[in-house]
Formats: sequence, structure tokens, C-alpha cells
Amino acid sequence: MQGMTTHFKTSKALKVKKETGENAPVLSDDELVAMSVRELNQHLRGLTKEDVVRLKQRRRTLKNRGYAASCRIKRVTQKEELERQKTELQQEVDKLARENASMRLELDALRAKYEALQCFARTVTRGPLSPGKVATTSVITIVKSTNHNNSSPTPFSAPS
Amino acid sequence: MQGMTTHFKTSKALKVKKETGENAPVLSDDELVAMSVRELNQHLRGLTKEDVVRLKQRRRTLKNRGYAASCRIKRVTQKEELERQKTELQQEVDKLARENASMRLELDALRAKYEALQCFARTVTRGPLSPGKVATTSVITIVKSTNHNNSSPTPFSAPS
DNA sequence: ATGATCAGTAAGCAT
DNA sequence: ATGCTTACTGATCAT
Repeated sequence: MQGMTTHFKTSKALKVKKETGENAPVLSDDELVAMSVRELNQHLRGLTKEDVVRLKQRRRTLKNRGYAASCRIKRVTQKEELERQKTELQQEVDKLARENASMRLELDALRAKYEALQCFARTVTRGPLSPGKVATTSVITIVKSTNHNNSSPTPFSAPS
Repeated sequence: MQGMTTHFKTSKALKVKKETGENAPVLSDDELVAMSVRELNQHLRGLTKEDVVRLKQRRRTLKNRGYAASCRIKRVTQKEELERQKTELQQEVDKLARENASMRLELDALRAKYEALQCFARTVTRGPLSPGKVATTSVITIVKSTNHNNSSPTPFSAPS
């Protein structure tokens, strides 16, 4: 963006025109480059073979200038796109990792609850083996960790 | 990589040498560009001011050629690096997604098992409601708190 | 002075 | 012919 001072390429173009003669509305770079082949041929009437070649070459050069610019724009665009996708993926990784961690906690908690209940169940079912044991009082105390939105506030209760 | 046919830049270099005179081992581009400033000054002995300027300019140009090449290499390297990281992240996303899915299955399965066991436990504890039933009292207390090391020291105790 | 980067140029490839 | 991409160049900025 700083090298814009280099635009003396235009001077060369002007020189070509001078050599050509006195074409009042001397073709500007923009005009020349935007011209169709048909239009170009019309402007080529009555020009030296040399000048025809020169004008066509100038047109080619101007076109190339544009192509080079497109090429650079495309390059940075693609790079930005890559970086965008990278960011997107990183966010997805983070999200999945969080889900993963919370599920792991939930799973561990549930496993603990399950095992506790399993022990209890065994106690109860096996309990009757004790002969005259009548008064069966079970007190289960589960101290659990970070119970976010634990669905079951009352996993199970069975009073009397 | 195909434009290597363009290396007639060397011809210009040779031309400069010719103008300089008959320096037998006319400096090659590689030599000139690799030369230190001290070495360069030695080769500058007995040259026209013009030639000195020309030689220094050639050196600068050769250096620039190298800088431009480094610049291009750096550009493609960075692009490859970006793509590499992208691939890496994509793989991580896949891995996490798989873990996630399998954990979800495990969680669902365990939930089902838990509920089944819960029903069973209720049946058993409530079962005694039948005929000659003795007082069966189960008190289950669940205390939820921010207890990190979830290693439940005593998940549950059931004193008969 | 040296190194890096930009825009412009020509060469070369492909369509 | 047209468009794209590359290497090279000079200009320019920064160190």
C-alpha cells in the first residue's frame, strides 16, 4: 500500500501515445484494459504495425497488473479463511471438552450412586438372613460432590 | 518452479562485468552475494566510481532476490503450518465427539440400570407391607455439597 | 547496511 | 486471447 509512488508506469503509457501521434482522447489505462477486443480493433485503425504491437502489449501488461492484484487478494483471503476455520475448530474443541468433562463428572456421580444403591439393595435382600432380626433400620448417607442440575433431587426414598 | 528459464538475469550480471574490464575470475552472483563488506571493498580497488556504484547495486539486487525468495518460502511455510494445525484440530474434534457419544451411551445405560435397581429396591423395602410385617424403616439422607474429591469415603453405611 | 514486504512486470502454464 | 501463478525487481519501511 505504500509503494503507490511507483505509478510512473503511466508515464511509459503516455510516451507510447505520444509516439502514436495526436489521438486527442489518448486511451487511459482504465479504458484500454476495460475494452473488448472488437473495440480495441477499432482503435487500432491506421496505426503502424509497430504501434499495434505496442498497444496490444500495453493492454496485456495492464491486464497482468490486474491479475497480479487479484492473485494477492485471493492469497490473503484464503489465509484469512484458514485462520477463521482454525478459530472455529478451536471453539468446537473447547465446547466438546467442556461437555466431556461435565459428562464425566455426571457419570462418576451416577456410578457412585448406583454402587451405593447396590450395596443397600444387597443389605436389604440379604438382611433377612439374620434370624430374629426384626427392626431393620437403614440409614444411608451419601455425601456427594458438585451436583449441578442433578435431575434426581430425591434419588429414592422409601420411608416405612 | 517452472520459471527457472528466466535466469538470464545472469546475463545482465555478465554484461556489467564486461564493462568493468577483464577481471579474470569475474565475480559470480553467488560469490558477490556471499561476500562480506570488507571482502567487497577489496574487490572494489581500482574501479571507476561508476563501476563501484554498479557493482554495489548488483549486490543489492542479488540480496533482494534472496530476500524475495525467503519471503515466498515463509509464506508457503506459514500456510502449510495453518493447514497442519487445522487438520490437527479437526482430528481432536473427531476424537472428542467420539468420546462424547460413547459416554452419552454409557450414561444412558447406567441411568437405565440405576432406575431398574431403584424400582427393585423400592419393591424390596416396600414389600414387607404384606402380611405379618415387621417395622422396616429406611431412612435415606442425601447431602449435596461442593465436595470435590468425590472419593466417597463412606458412600453409605447400613447399620442393621 | 540489511532484511522484509509490496506492487508491478514478464514468463510460463493452462484453458 | 485470457487468466493465474511465479520469480525477479525496485521502492519503501524498519532495524
